[in-house]
Amino acid sequence: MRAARAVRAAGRTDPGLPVSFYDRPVLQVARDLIGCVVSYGGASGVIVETEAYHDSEPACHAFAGLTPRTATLFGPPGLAYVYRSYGVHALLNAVCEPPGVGAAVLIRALEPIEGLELMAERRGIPEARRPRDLCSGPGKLTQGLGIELSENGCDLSRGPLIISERLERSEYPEVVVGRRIGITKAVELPWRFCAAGSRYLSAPVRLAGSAPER
DNA sequence: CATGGGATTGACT
DNA sequence: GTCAATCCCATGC
Repeated sequence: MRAARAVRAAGRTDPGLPVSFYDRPVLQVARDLIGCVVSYGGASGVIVETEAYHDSEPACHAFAGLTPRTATLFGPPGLAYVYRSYGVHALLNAVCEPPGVGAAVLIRALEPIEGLELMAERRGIPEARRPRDLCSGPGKLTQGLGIELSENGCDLSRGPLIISERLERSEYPEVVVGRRIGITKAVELPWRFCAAGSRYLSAPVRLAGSAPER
C-alpha cells in the first residue's frame, strides 16, 4: 500500500518518499501523508493535518488553468509547490498525480519533533515551551521550518526540503476526515485529513452533521 | 497598466 | 468576536 515500504529496508537515514508515492490520486496521498515527517532547516515534525486540492474543483489554484503561478502544480509529482498566502505567509504543498494534472496536498500542521528551539526562534516565540504554537497552521509550520518561496519547485524526495516515511507502521495514527478550512468555494468537499485526537491541529475537525472532535 | 482577491495569522475589543 | 497586514498574480480594460 505505502509506496515507500521498500525504502524502509535502507535503514535509518531518512530517505524521502519516492516520486511514485505522489504519482497517485491526490486524496490517497493526502491521507497517506498523515504520520509522515517533514524536515527542513534543522527542524522536523510529523504531519497531522493535510488538505487535498485538484484542478477539477474551484478551490484549487490550478482550476484557473496553466499560468505562471500554477506551473509547478501541473508539473511532475513530488515537487514542492510553495506560494504566498494573503501577502504574508508561505504555504507548502506536495504536487501529486501525473504531469498535466494540477493537484497537490497542502501541509497544514505538524507535531514538532526536532529543532523546537529553532522553530520558536524563527516564529518569534520566546521559548519552545508551547510546542502547540510552533506548527499548528500552514503558515506557522513554514515559518518554523524556515521554508520560503524559493523552495517552490524543489524535489521533495531529494531535499533539502524532504518528506519521509516513519519507520514503524505502528506509529501511524488513525485518520479522520473533514471539510477544508479557509476557502470559499467547494467548501462541502471532505478533503481535509487529520490525525485522530491530535493536539497539534490548526483547528478541530468539522464535518457537516457531525460534532467537532476534541 | 490598474485593480482585487485570497488554501492566514496575531493583535485587539 | 473583528480586522489589518502585505504581495503575488489573474483578470480586465
